[in-house]
Amino acid sequence: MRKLPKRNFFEKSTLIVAKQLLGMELSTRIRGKKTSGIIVEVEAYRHKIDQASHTYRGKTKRNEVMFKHGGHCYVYFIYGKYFCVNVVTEKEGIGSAVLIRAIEPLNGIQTMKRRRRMNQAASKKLPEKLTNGPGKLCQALGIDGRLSGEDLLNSSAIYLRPALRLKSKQIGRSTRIGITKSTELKWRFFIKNNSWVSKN
DNA sequence: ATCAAGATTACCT
DNA sequence: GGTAATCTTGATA
Repeated sequence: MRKLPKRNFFEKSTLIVAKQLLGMELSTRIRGKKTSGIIVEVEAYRHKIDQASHTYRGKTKRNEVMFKHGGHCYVYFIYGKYFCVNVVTEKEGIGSAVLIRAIEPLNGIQTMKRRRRMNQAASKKLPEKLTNGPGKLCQALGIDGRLSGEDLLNSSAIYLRPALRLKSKQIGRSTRIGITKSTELKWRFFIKNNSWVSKN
């Protein structure tokens, strides 16, 4: 049973979508292996005023997926080693997205551990290391550049469904992590007191 | 053509 | 808490 959100869920304001993605289950099915987790930390990246957004200087070959309409999946490669996954927001042509920064593992945990090359000892000592960062969760879920451009509303490889119902009191807000421009914008949202969040 | 920076992570002290 | 690793991209010439 999958009850996917509708297109209009993603075509709303990016900050609204960012908050509403918290508590949803993100799933992948890669080479027959199903894995999933609850989204516990996100960041919004928006067109025009946001100098940290990949779309700040307009459309390029790399960021063209961010200009599709809301609900698409934008995956990029960073620091020569890692992938990061985003959910595109707003109407077609706008160029905004929400970065998924951390998930709490739900299904396919053994598969995730294998992909992350975590042994039993490591996963017992620090289980959060499995998915408490944008590059880590992509590795655990088997996400790479081939998934960029997928439509989350119509893909058998990557999709979302509502899972947790959160109250606004449970949501924390801060500046974004790892950027050097537009650092004053408080566009990072996370579930308070959740140990899988990358950083407090 | 060249080059610096990057929405990160793992490993070290 | 500091930093090397690693390579693609986009800006500039």
